[in-house]
Amino acid sequence: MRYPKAETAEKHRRILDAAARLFRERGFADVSLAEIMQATGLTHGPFYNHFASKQALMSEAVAHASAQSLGRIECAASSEAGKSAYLAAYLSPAHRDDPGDGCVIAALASEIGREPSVKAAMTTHLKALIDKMAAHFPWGAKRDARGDTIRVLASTVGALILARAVDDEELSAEILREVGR
Amino acid sequence: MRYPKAETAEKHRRILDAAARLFRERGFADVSLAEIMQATGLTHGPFYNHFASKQALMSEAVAHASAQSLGRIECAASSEAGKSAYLAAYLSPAHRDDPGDGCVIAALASEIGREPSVKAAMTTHLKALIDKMAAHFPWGAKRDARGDTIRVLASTVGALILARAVDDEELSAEILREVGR
DNA sequence: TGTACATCAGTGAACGCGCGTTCACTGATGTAC
DNA sequence: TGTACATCAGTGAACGCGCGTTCACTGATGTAC
Repeated sequence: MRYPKAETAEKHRRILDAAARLFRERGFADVSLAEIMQATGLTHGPFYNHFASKQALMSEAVAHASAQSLGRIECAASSEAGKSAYLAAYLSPAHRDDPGDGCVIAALASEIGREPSVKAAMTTHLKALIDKMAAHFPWGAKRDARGDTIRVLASTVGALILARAVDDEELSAEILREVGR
Repeated sequence: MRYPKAETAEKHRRILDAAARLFRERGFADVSLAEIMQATGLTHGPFYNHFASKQALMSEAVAHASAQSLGRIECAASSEAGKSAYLAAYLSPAHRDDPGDGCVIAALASEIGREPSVKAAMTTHLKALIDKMAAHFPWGAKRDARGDTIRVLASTVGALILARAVDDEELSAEILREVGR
């Protein structure tokens, strides 16, 4: 049957929300379209009224998660204290234990090998993230804000991935602590 | 038919070799058992004469790749120059473009979420890697070899993952270069 | 304003397909005598 | 040393199963008159 336009747009957004969360929690391959649609309260059929394919949803979900992450930087105070708080939150056990609402790079970076559209979305996100972090936070004498940003990004993304890959709580906490130092 | 024991052990090793390479290249989910068996020159049936399940192969393949990586550190010179050469090789475009023969953490860390045996194998590997790197290479005044090792590991693993996630060669090379500095 | 009809998102069963896994069978090897 | 037989890794067809995707159908909404 036919539905009001506002309701359709709302459902579109709900699919993206669910996909961005589930993909980050469990990876692209382990999440089925049926599961995503179920999370929005629909059956799996009408998925194709909203997206061309699972691959298309994957890249749109990355862009969706990207927008959330960039917004969070925007909200952080543009000061040394703001930067510290942002990094402390990034390296917190809370972030480690809630990938569904966290960094899309740490959650999905190693799984985007051969899907060109997903890789493109991730590249766009990383570029925007570097630019925004370099411009928004204070970086020493500003002599190499971009280089410093890239080094901090690599460290923190790596630390989060290592902390999540480990089944030893003590080691996991040690990694977050040492890299945050 | 029955085969000589040496041949059976050789085939077991070949399955592990192929699995360790293919899993690192394309991830656990995207590589089928049939493909792995084909890479060893066998049909897919006899897989279960060698391994209990795909999951069992996954954790054994991680351990297999781990042994290769640890051996490589063993071979590196135990000096500042040896450490530099090891890190330069880790952050090289050659390593980035050949995940099948490279770091198992960078290749598979974000995909081992809910498989306990695989997570355990990865944890064992990471612990051994930290211990070996901290002990084998010189670390400044030796005041915090373990902490320095963890920071370097997080940086380099993160850099490799970011460099692989990006479809822009210039940005990818910049990440490897800046983190290697 | 009221009526008739076209629209189109949602329904839910069905489709191929490839996957992990199983199994009856084969036949050279290793062992018993 | 020679023969008879048990072993067991490999063969390849088959199995369920869940997946992404399709489609004929439904029926409230929006539009035309």
